[in-house]
Amino acid sequence: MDGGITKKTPVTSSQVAEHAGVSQSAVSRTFTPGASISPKTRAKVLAAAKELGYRPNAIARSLITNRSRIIAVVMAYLENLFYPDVLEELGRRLSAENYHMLLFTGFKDRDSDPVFDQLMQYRVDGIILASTSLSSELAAECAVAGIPVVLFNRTTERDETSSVTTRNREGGRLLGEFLVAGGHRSFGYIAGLENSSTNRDRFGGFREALEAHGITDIAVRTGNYSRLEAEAAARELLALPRRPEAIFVANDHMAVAVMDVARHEFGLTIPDDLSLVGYDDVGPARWPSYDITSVTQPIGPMVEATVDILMDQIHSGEIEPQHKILPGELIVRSSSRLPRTGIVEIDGQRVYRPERAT
Amino acid sequence: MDGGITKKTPVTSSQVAEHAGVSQSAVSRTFTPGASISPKTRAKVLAAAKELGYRPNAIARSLITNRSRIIAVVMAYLENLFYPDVLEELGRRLSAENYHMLLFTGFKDRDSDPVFDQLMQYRVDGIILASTSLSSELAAECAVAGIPVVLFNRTTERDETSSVTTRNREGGRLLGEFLVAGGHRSFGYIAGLENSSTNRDRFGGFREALEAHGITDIAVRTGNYSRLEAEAAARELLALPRRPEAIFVANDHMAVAVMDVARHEFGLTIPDDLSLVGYDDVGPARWPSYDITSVTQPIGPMVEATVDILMDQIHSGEIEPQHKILPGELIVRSSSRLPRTGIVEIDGQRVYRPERAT
DNA sequence: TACCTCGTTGCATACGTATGCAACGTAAGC
DNA sequence: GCTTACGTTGCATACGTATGCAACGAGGTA
Repeated sequence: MDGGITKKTPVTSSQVAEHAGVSQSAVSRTFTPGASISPKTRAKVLAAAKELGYRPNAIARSLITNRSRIIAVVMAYLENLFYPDVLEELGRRLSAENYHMLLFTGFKDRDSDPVFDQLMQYRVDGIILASTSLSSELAAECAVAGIPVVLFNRTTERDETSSVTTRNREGGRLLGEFLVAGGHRSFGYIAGLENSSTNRDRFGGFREALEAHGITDIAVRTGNYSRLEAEAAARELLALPRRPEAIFVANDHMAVAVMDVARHEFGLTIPDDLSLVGYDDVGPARWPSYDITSVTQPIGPMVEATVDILMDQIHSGEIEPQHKILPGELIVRSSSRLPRTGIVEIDGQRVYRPERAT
Repeated sequence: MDGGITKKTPVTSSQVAEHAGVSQSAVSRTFTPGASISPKTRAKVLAAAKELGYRPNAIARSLITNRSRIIAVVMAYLENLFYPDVLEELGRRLSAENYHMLLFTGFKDRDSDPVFDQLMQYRVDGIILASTSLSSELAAECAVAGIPVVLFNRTTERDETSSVTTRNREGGRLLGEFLVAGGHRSFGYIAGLENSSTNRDRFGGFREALEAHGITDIAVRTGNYSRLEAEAAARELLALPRRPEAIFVANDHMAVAVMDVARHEFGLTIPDDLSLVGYDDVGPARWPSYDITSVTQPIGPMVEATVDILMDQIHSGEIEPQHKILPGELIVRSSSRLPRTGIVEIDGQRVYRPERAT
């Protein structure tokens, strides 16, 4: 019995070298792909390494190579299932490239400055900003420091930072057309974070589509992408003297909450009394209890594009901003009255694709 | 225009030292709390650091201090909202202690060995294993290496690794008593991962409680904590010739799926045709569409205990296994027929607390 | 045999920071 | 004024790895 309180210092490359009867360089070369090393010594080193339980020290390696193989992922909140899904996919894709995630979450959105400070201290090779914004000073600082930054599912005013998004404006427009074609005549919108690009674009497209049909009156409340605030917004909207026939909720996470309020607090039947449409096509929207018509944001391709941009910029050293915009699809479900035309079935899902060319 | 392709090398402590007219040591001491440094030089250094945009290099610091201030968090999947919630709370608690999370997710549970290899290379100061298991060899290896490991929401056969759990057996027992007291006479159970301690304990307690009332016949199917598999399990259970009056689903994540299947595929009314109870008290269980009776797992206290154990072991160097077991509470909702006694209201929630002393 | 080539190896150094040690200056005590 | 004590400071070194450079040896050619 050793009491279990022992604390062994890790094996170093020098110890392996001595044990194998070679130089420390040889050990280093053994674990550096592409380095000049003969199969014979390589085998000796590997044997010694295995015997001693040696693992290269990634920290020490980073110090000399200036590459930490760490990507900072910043997600202020994970309440919306969309983001955990993204996180999981990021885990897969980044580990395939032999990169790792330093995750920053659980802070208030405005407190991103200390987070940024921490993240810079670890000399991360790249930064993914998912559910938070970044002041333009900080973005500039990253650019100067040569650290690639990708905004995930958001953009900045000027296009100075790389981003991956979907066609939010088009998605909003499509939802507008869909609801108009479905025969609705009064409309509501429950907004996400006021200053977020997704909210701005989705609403912009939605409003454009309605205006094209002469509709300019939209009852708007704000849910800030939070369940609780969306509930409050729904209560206000549904209590209006002239209740909207259709409501576009800026994302599914809030749409689920809105549907709960409509049904259980106002006793409404969906879609007879009220049509609801959302955005993201996230888990709960697909559950039969909700079954919400929604525009997809394809997580797989979005994450792939994000990682591609990062890898490209890391390897090339060029940090010219790149912008990837992926298409979305309007998935038709039972939460809204349906148009008579334009709905096609693809892969067992009903999709809205109106005829017109635009 | 500089073309935006510049790649500046970060400022070092030596550069700050030169700029401030002091030694590199002085700079280091300025950024090391508790080091011997006069207010005057400290001010000089801080001014120079600010001017140059200096940030201490955490990598280099780790190399010499043997402390990375990084905690590895291993969560194979995030599908169950319980885990994102945990992650967010971990973010808060760890950053308060000035630690950071290296997150490993998105891999198959059995592929944990390469994950472990990666994580060891970064010389993390601690490991939190949340939604994955760890082979006992690996646990032993950590113990030898002196790295604190805490199992979150799971335990191992022998108690050789620290853990934080809730009273799962008691929770299962309570749910059993609750359903029996509610007048149900036939029972089903939809299991989680077969080899997980939570599944074993919850079911063990449940069976004990039923046996105490002479009930030994429980229809069991396995959902492996996955929504899809839970749906399949529900279909089997609900299609039985003698359908159970009450089903205990091993966690809420699956219980939601089961309820969807019961209502939308079998046309059952909850709780008239079927009573459902779950575990975790996770988000969707609280939504009015589901409103599932469930036993809480208090995320805040659980995460707090986890971080406490880690900090204790990191600072003391002792890695004697510690086990923290927190209480849960049975929250009564509308997904099940209710017992006539034992339900009390606390903080606006209905809680089941039967009279008997045990 | 002499020369060149090329793959392999070790030596020495560098990465950016923390820290033991000795030297220094200042203030307190007599 | 001298001694002692103590708070500051800089020097030098160490952490574990990667890599340029020179040296070495084997194999091929003339």
